[in-house]
Amino acid sequence: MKPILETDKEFICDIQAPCFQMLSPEEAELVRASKTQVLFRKGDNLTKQGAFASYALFVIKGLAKQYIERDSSKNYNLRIIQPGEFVGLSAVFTKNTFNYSSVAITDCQVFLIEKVVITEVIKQNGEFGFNMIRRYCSQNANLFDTLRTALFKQMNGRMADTLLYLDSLKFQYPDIFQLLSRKDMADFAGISTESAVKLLKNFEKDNLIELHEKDIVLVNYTELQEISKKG
Amino acid sequence: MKPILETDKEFICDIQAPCFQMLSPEEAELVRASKTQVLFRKGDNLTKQGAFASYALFVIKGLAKQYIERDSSKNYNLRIIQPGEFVGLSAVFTKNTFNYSSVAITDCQVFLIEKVVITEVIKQNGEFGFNMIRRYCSQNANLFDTLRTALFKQMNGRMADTLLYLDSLKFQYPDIFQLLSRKDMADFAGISTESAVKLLKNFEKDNLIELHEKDIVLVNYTELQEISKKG
DNA sequence: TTTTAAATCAATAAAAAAGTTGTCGCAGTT
DNA sequence: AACTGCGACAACTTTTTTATTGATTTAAAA
Repeated sequence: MKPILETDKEFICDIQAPCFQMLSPEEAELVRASKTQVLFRKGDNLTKQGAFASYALFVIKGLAKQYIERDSSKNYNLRIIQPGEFVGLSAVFTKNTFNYSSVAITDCQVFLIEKVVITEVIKQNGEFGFNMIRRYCSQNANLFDTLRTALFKQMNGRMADTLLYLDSLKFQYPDIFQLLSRKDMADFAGISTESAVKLLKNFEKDNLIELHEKDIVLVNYTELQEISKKG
Repeated sequence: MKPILETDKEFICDIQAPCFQMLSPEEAELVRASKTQVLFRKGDNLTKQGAFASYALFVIKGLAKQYIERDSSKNYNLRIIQPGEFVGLSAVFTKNTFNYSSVAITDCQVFLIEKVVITEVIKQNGEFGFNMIRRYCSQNANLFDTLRTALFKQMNGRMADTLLYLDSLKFQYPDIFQLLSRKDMADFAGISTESAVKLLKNFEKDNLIELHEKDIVLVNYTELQEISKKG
């Protein structure tokens, strides 16, 4: 049986992403030799919270959402993972297991790179390492914002944050809202689905947003930012 | 934040499964120390075809289906994974990646055991190793049957095989059929969903089976076995 | 070539999941 | 004690997914 997933037309793809451009030919070869490509279908887990992690993932194409799992069926959505981003870096550098789950919200073309290889390349190439750390830090910075929201704000503020965050992706991914259910929105805001539904209706009533089927258009940014700030 | 998934009441569970009973206290400790428990929710992937595998999985509780992926949205179901079974052994012994996907069809309580640990224990404990190989072989033997079906039989025979296989699990897991969709059945038989639907109706008409909602009751085993043999 | 096996397509029906809304109750605040 | 914020539940509607059926096309086998 011939290898299957790797043979899709669009799938043959080298490591062209900007973050790999700074590698020397030998380093690039190291990565290329050890990497694996996987097509995650919409709904597939890229990472599973608690599972052993011997590799990091680099998303070539497609969108995923990253979340932490609580008791059964309760999640907290952290962020949308975009093409060009790494998933599971912390698993490479520190812990041996993924500390969050992530799931493809569209089909995703993904590289898997074993952590020994990443470690090797970082040690050889300081610039690449610096870049890696920068990425990791910026993910962390966002985590702090998320934490702040989760700890201190209440429904309106949380939902405003969620809307502003997702809207910031809309330029690049116009259908971002269509890809998310009300439960997803609720899980981003950390509130119940029902509350999310009601809040969105309220926001619409107050002319802060417009709801078009699943799509959401932000109308009054200033006010939403205000709500976000007030909490 | 405290560890979450690991704290469910039912989830605290030691390695009581028969296949670990033959380990010496030290060996058991080795496994216990390195293992991780993960709760896979219904629909989560336990393994993803093509992904790096640094561990094997041991299912404590719950059912999963194992399948190979073809082009997008076409799968071929191989088997139902039951509690007490290992998943991904071949990844441990030979390949560095999973050569099939698997997905939980009910919530699944699973151990992950790193392959270095399994290797270590096998080297120390011949009986355990023998048992492991036995399991691996029996999985393989089934694979040959599956292959034979896939290569040589046509619709009726394939569906008969599928029915006989699934029915053989029914004593232990009475709701096995309810857990599977017609597409799943089709993917087991390696035929289109529509063909599966029609075939099942035909079988019902011929008094080989009874369809009760999603449940299927085999009526005429002899004839089904005959159909399976004829192909 | 004719027959047969089975996938694909299209249309529809049925079932399941997602979304919506109102009501209630609880736990903190004021 | 009254108020606020928000989750939980129940009833209901809408949307999406799954199942079913017949007609058509393709491909292989006889």
